[in-house]
Amino acid sequence: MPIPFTQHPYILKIAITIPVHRLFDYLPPDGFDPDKIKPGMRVEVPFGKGKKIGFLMATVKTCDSSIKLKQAVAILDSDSLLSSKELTLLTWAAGYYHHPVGEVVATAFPAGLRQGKPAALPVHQHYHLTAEGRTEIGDNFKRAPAQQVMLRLFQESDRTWSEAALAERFKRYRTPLKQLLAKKMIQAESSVSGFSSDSIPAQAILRQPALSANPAQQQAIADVCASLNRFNVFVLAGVTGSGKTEVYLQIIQQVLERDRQVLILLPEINLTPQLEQRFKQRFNTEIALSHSKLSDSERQFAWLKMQQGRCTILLGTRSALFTPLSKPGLIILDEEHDGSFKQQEGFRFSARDVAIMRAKLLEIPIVLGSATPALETLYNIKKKRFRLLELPERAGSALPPVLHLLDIRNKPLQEGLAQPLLEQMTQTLAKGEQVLLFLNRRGFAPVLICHGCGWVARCRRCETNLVVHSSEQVLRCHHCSQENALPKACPGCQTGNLIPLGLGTERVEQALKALFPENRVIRLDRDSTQRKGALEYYLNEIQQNRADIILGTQMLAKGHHFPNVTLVGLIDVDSGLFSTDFHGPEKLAQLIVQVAGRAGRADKPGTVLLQTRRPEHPLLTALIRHGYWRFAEMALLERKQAALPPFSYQALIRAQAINKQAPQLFLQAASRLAQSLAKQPLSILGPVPAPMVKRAGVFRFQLLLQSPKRASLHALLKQLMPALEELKAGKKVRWSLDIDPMDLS
DNA sequence: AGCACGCCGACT
DNA sequence: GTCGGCGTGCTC
Repeated sequence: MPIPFTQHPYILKIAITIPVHRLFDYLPPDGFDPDKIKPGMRVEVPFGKGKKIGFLMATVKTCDSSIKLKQAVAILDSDSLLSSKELTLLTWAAGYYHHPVGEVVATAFPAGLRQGKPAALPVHQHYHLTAEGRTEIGDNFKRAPAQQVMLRLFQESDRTWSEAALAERFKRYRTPLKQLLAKKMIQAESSVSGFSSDSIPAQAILRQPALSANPAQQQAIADVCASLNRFNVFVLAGVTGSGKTEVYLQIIQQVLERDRQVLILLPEINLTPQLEQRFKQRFNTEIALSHSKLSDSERQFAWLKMQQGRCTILLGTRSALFTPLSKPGLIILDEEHDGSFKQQEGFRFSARDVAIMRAKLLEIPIVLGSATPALETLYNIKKKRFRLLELPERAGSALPPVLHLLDIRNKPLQEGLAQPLLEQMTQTLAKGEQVLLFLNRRGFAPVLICHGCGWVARCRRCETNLVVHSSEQVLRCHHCSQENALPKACPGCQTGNLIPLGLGTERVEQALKALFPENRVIRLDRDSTQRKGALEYYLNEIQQNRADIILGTQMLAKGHHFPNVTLVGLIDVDSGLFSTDFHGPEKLAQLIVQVAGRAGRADKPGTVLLQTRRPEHPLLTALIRHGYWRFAEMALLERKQAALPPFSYQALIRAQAINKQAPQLFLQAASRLAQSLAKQPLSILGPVPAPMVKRAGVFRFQLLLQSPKRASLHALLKQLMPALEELKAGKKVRWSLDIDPMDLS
């Protein structure tokens, strides 16, 4: 029953997980001391027809709305799950990304807690004998042999048994256990998993002594540790093999010595195991993990342990960013430049940017690691907002790889491979060393064309060609799930021969097997590693030197160490040179450097060959002759001249619908609105079709808003968003706003 | 997001 | 005459 608010002094401001920007007001439930209701608790509330779990953001004394408020049903937590700083961060993020608060706050919670499950760590039950059980002879168990055996185990071992330990001994332990408990032969005691928070861990922090750091590493460690109790953004710039991880480890050590927690974010799940391994070897403490391959309960477990301070290190991906920390001390975000840190749907946040804001609010340092920092990071270093820590040397005696452009114009190619590359491969293989080839296109061939009539296999739902996959004998669309059997004859003219056009990893793999019959080829792409454990298996095979040629896509570029690889070939670098997105050159350069970084570890210098038809391209020559940093300077200058980010700020409105006109009509209306609301210079580009206009049967258009001032862009968006929600044309499309868009496609 | 209300086509 | 299509609007 609604109650006039005047009878209650407190009003609860609650975030509900629905796509609405405002908070909802409720009266406190009966029987709750208003002083014990704190922001950061979960609240069950009546909402519309049913009930929902909401998140208490604030309590206020007055209410500006005159409507009669409903009363909350129950407070679900006895303590706040999120601190006030964590709530501030979420509120800030909702504002900055112009995304509904309820949905933003929901991303901070694991699924179980969102649904209102109790925020308690699993309790481990241990069982031990009672006095009665100790003296029981067993006469009462004639018809219960299972109980008798279990009781005897307790009597003979005379110790406590956990359920897990009992499960190992008995196929069906539950029933006899229950019976013995009922007969009061044994009793249970419970303990919460994880470290006890009130006892300072007695063990040493280190399990293994730190490695000796070289001068650059020492400097980096000292610089970060000199500001452990205040906000600072450090950029740890080191090429692959420069010993970044050791720097992280030694900084973390000092944070742990101060009894503070560390949050470490990585771009990809694949990278967590190897880092976890290093951490486990070094530190005498549990490492909490959080990424999407874990089950909900595993993630909730990690979340609660960090929230309660029972664990000190959290290793996770983007989604782990909002995990509450009871005693935060440091944030590390590795491979800072990586695009995976930007969420690409729903709440489109940049984990890097939000992590920086989080560190600022918490007054702790954040370390961004990368061998190839993003251009905006470089810009922030120049502006003295971030501090650069360089690790110029390769740790140990490893030499940096040498990059060469291989001009393939007018050169005969064997399935994309030029003679000089093949020769180098032969030499490398002869020495018993490994070759790594990179081609960012999976499948056999990207196009299937009819030699008779020119028919091309197109996707029916997208504006794209179907890709030939030879091993499965299918044509597949890489943008929707569409899949057809590989036709035997041309569907256009019923005759002619169908020719696969262009190169994919499958095709190159076939060619390599024919060209190097003595050598073992391993192909690493999304298709070959789909089976669970396949990637790990192949990586191990490579590690054990049971592969000679490794051929793969993107996934090769990230993190994995291939110590015996001394030759890297990038088969087709040109397709990356002509990107429609202004981030293209930056992404390509990062990719080249990352792939090149797989070569020449240990004491064997590596060679990198880039096959190109544009050997004079300024991007490539700058990168090859002067390295990433000089390239980045150039690219940044180009951005400045074109007034592109980071010299301006962007927001992209995307709209899509089955009807081709609807998105354009909506965006035209949006454009007019933006025009009329803008008080400061604002450039509006579009509406333009997205690079792939039709995808999975849906037409996609976009409108780009760009301003030289971040504040004025956001001031405009604050007015524009509610106006867009009013637009009738917006009801006929699915639209979304992307702040600081990463790919304009 | 859900869920109800509401106004127009093919069915017992 | 109704059952149900999904367009529109609201949720403290």
